[in-house]
Amino acid sequence: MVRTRFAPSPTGALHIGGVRTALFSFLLARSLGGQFFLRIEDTDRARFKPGTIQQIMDSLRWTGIDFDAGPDHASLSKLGEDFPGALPDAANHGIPGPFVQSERLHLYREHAEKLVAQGVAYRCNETPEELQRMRLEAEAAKRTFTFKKANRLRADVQPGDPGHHIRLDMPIMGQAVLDDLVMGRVTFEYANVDDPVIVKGDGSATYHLAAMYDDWAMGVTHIIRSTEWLASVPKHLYLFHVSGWPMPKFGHVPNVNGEDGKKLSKRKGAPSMFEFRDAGYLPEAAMNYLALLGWAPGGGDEQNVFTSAELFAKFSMAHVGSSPAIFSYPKLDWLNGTHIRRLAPDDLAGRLMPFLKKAGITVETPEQKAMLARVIPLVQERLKRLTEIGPLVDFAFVKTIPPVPRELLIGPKMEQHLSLFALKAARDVLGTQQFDDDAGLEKTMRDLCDELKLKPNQLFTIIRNAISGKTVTPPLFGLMGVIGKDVCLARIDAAIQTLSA
RNA sequence: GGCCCCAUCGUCUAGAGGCCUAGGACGAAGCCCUCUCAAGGCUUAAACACGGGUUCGAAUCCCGUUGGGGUCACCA
Repeated sequence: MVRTRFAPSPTGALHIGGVRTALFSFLLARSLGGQFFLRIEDTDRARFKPGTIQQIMDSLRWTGIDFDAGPDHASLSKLGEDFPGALPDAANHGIPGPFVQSERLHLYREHAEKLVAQGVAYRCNETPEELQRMRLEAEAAKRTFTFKKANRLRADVQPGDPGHHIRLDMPIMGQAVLDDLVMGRVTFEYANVDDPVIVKGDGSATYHLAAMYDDWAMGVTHIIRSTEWLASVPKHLYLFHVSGWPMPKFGHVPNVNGEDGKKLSKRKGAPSMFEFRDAGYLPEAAMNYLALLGWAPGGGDEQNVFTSAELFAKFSMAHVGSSPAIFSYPKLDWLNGTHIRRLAPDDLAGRLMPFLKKAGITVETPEQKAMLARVIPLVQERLKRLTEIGPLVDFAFVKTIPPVPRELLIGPKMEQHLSLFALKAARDVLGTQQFDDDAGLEKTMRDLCDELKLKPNQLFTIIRNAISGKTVTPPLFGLMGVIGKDVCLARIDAAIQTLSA
């Protein structure tokens, strides 16, 4: 059974690069019918930022990445980080937890001692200052500094010595070879790999030990992570080797860079997933876009628009590219539009609610809800982002609109008096019309055009502007039906007033 | 700087020696449709970083150059 994971450290909100790494890991599991889980890497207590575990879980789930296991209420309570939407206790689907590393410190410690006993790890007590001095000396001598066992300043460190740390005793020659799922074959010389610290002076484990231990203990079959880890591969490979653990597969996915070609970072304003949500993007579009950032179906398949189910069916690590990608909005916007168009109208209505509210449009009464339902089909194909809904429909939800300026009421290539004449004629005809038939409305207005020797564009522009106060709206006659006869005529009357003045 | 990785249109990519006068998508430009805006349809411009090899033949393999990225913590 395939088992993958995403293992962020709770030091800040997840940004798009992290979410994409999680997505690939998730899609790999889903595509192979395996399991995917979330693990929190909080071995460094100093960098812990309260609230970020919830942020991580929420943004993953918003994107459509759900996990078979992860921190549950019990784990989160211990950290004082519990929240209502967390995983139910013990909902781990057979994956051994707990999924928060601070609860597992004793396991790492135990394993490190075993490695020391085995003679493949050793104790040492160089101080940070001493280490720093050694580096500086090496640099001055134009040597690269590589800490090996032979470099210890004191070789007689005892188990009980306070504050000592433990390093893994890496080979001094030979090479480590990894056949990476994404990068292909990667080779490292052991000679220039440091002996990594696996247990710190305070007794806690470093990433190298904790993450690998957990990946083994939790039965991870494919370690999918970002390329920033590629350089530590020899350490990890060797740790697996000396521990006697079965070797998992590794896949290092490239970074996502910003428009400037540099790695995305929070400092440079890399957006969190919540910002995408708030900017009116659909999770469907976000997942689709992220998947395309570095992955393509390949094999002559040129599909661009994917549902999550299609992604589950088609995703494969074999088609994840090895070069970094640049994040850019235009294609995301396009995908968002296409996914909006694929939504069922009442689904779209639901998703629009927070954005309508933000735009100051209240949709609470049955009448208002009915209005929204009628307006949706008119706007669905012209929405790129949910945030655009406000100006498109606000005038339909209010009784009166601000006075429309005179310039807007003069038709293209027309004079004021002609426009006024046309408006009055339209008002007369509309006064006798039923407003419940869009096609009928349009027909009579087109007839009026013929009669007045005006182009539809000329007459319709005047009416549109008079009724909406805007030059860009959804289709006119559908809108008039939605707004209703009384309100339409009142607005036309007001426009006639303006033009007559 | 050492080590490692990467390199196809502006962007995301297809391409695993002949199917490539390099395909698709976004974006751009133009046309059509059209009551505005969209959506849709059609068309155009746009790339194998450079230099050497290997081969009958290279975007695809090798070497070098250049450019970019990652990493060099008792952080992850």
